[in-house]
Amino acid sequence: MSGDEQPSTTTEGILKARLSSPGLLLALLGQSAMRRLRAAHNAVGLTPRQFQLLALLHDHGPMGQRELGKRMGVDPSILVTLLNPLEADGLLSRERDAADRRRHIVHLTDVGARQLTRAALAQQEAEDLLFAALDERQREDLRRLLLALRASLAPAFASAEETPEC
Amino acid sequence: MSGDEQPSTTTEGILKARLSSPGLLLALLGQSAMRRLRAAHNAVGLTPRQFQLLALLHDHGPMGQRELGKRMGVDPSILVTLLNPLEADGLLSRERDAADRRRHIVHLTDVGARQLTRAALAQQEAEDLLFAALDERQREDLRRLLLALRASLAPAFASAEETPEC
DNA sequence: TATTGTTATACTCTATAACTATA
DNA sequence: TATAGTTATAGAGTATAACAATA
Repeated sequence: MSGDEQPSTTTEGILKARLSSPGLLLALLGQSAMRRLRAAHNAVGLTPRQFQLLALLHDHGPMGQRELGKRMGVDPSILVTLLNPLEADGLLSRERDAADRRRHIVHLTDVGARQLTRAALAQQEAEDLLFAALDERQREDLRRLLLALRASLAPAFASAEETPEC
Repeated sequence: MSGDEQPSTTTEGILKARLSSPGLLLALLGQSAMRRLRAAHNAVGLTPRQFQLLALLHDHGPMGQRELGKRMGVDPSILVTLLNPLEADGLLSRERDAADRRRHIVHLTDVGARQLTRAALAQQEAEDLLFAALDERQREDLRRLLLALRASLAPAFASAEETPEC
């Protein structure tokens, strides 16, 4: 309440929380996690985004690129750069929608499904190392909190009936 | 234990957890968080990494670039690209160590401290929006879990007595 | 005119290796 | 020879805008 060496409690509180605020921790540790997952996915010829893409196709079935982009929260232009090599490798196929010839319906192939399983196993190993210091209870708590966060952020990506997975 | 439509429980468990595993959630939501924090920091002329850098100097006092890089978990070569514009803007100063003329000791200036406070406020606003759906208890739980994770990952960056902040 | 998908360009962040100056 | 810092180059990921084909 006085003195020139005594900052206000409010400002000091913010200053003290800078490096350990949940937002900055999430951003920086997320970067670290992404690096590890990328190494795991790269080992089987995928990127994390391509893994997410294949997993969405597996969980929700074939869909158009617009919907795929919305569920992933990425621009359609980025989607193309993810899809092209996957199609070239036969992990998925793009087929014109007979009802609306503008649309390309993306299908997961059997080869793609098998590759997805390999990548999932590699990812699991990477996560076990990443979260080695956290017990099962802590991992589940973290998962639940992040799921709640994702659900709350989803509307920003989706327009209406879509349900983005991130 | 039978049938061609019945995958093993283990594989199926991994497959089901793909898109909602704590690791992928952390990686993808971290990317989202980084985007928002970057917008906040950019508004006051900084990047998230530069914010982290200034905050470290504020919390731990002047230090050499090697130590700074270790605490941030980045290569010294990246550090230079972060430091140069900050020094040009007068937010910090590099001074040769008289005892070891190879070392450059980095000091936070008063201007830098004030800019750090502005950035911290902008970051706080961004985080309030980002975590709007989480109550105080959930934010604190998340913060604690991420702090535990950071502490466990620290040894990967530091060599010995260093204590990286991320 | 609006929508689906594509292409082209640029920007941010990071990793790696080669370089200098000091020790 | 080893270390502190610097520079140069390349790569991954993403955002933006302009474009072609179809509705």
